[in-house]
Amino acid sequence: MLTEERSLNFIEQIIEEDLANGFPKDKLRFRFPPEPNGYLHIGHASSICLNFGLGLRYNAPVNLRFDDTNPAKEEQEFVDAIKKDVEWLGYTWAEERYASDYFQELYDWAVQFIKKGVAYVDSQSSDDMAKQKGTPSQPGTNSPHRDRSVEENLELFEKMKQGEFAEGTYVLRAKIDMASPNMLMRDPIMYRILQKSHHRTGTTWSIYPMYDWAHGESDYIEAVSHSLCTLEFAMHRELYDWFLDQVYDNTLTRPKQREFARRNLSHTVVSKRKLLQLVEEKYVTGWDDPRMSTLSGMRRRGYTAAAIRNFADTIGIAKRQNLIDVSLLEFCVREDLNKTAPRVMAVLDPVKLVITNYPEGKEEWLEAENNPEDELAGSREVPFSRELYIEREDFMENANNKYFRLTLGKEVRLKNAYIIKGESVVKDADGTITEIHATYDTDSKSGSGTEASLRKIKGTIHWVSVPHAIKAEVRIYDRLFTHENPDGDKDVDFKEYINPDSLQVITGYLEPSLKSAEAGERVQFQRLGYFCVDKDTNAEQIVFNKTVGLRDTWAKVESKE
RNA sequence: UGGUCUAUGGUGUAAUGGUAACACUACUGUUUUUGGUGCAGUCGUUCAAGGUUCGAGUCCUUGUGGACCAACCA
Repeated sequence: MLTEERSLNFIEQIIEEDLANGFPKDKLRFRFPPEPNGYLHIGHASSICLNFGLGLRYNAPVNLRFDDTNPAKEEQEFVDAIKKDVEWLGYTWAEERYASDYFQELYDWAVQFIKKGVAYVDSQSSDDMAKQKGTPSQPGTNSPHRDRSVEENLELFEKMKQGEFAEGTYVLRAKIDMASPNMLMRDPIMYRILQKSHHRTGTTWSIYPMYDWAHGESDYIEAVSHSLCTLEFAMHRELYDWFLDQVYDNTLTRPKQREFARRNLSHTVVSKRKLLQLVEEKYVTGWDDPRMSTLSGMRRRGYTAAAIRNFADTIGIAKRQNLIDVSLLEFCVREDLNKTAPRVMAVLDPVKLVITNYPEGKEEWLEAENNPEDELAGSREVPFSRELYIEREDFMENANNKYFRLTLGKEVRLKNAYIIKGESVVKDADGTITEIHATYDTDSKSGSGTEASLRKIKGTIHWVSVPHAIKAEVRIYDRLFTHENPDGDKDVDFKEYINPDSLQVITGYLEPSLKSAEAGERVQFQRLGYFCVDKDTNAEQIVFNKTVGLRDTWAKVESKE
């Protein structure tokens, strides 16, 4: 009653139904099963939040299982990165498992399959096998080796295991039905020969199980009750169940595969293959480039785990095709940062402002509130002097009455400081403004409670004191892709949509309190957006990544007139 | 051409045969020492046509649109 209970998603409904039908609640068990062949991205976040969320909801264990059945693509680096990302998202797994933990058990089962006559060794080329496979509308034909004797199969399989054959020469196949309307049931391959070193088992094995053979059986060994995967595996369910039928012995939970739709994000690629291409072909600086949709990239950009969890929860889980607008993700990030990020002053496109009636050489330290959304955040002092930098955009020589910021002859509030009035401008030979001269009302200091300080002034602008300002490198990011769905448009190469101007590096002038900002710290630069101190920063200079901008309505308001 | 899944506002997700709801976006208005934040409001006869029912977004039929399936990838 106290907490607003959201409605159940369809996976939770399936679980509730199972529980209602007598499935014991303490047998509920889930798993998140990434292949360690790349970094985790925002698409994985959905799956992680789903599985670990179910674990939390039902107080059930969730395993982190690495689907490491293909040594050609998998590396320890990815295992480490995946663990870090899952932890960062705030989840704790019950056990760390690997499909490679089960290689022996899988092998023993496969030998039984041969003995039962439901698996055989094929020695054709992959081309020949592909031809026999038929098409979705035409049945396949049996392999000439389909009826090899059990003894011969056993002998060949043993030699495969011993590494006596070259890659591609032999495979072990399940004997199912070459005429099945489901292509996956047409005698699928269980094992192939791979003379490669595995990141965990080294050169112990020369044969490696295929996904379909390893996955369901791994679920079974771990007593996973609900094995959740994306929709493209829906056709695999029949095979998943067939394999389970062969090994199921009634002592352990029989896992149930169910599928949900993968989440697509607009203006973003969420495909490991494409992300790998971006890294390898140097379109970005690495897997953790702040423009990447990887969790490590988003973390470096300043996105918070809470924001990503909330995003995953908001977009929910369903079975239909989708394309979620990035603005929803950005909203979740702003929503979280608005509550937690201190407001500080920074000027990224400076123009000098001289307060002509302020004594030269004088300085004042003015109190500034850290976060209006959080009283406990306290306040700090910022230095004020005769010469300031303000945002070039915050001054307009000839402004219409929709413009609330500094212009000649009108008053504006300097945030946390005084009310000033624009008096004149100094220009260079090209007509570019180099200096703005203004006068201040000595009685208008923020928080002073004087009559002047309480005057209603429409505009407030931010500033930094020229002699006190510190410099920082600021990296401004734009969308990496210009197309709304670069990941989904199959007719065109996604690289055609890469935005060449997605990174802009500038020098910003910051209030001195930021001198001691720590890596990973997030702040809001007034009016400019949320920024995060880059973790890779060296001691020489602070580097800020722009996390996300603020909602900018003023540009529209002004352009109307 | 065979099979599987799917269809609710610009977007995502609910409504479990009984008043179509929530969030984002966009647009209004309002508050505000930043035009941010906050608050209030506006935007859909649920893909189509039939059927079952007192009653259908929901069940059935037939269409139509979309996604997926023919790697010794996962």
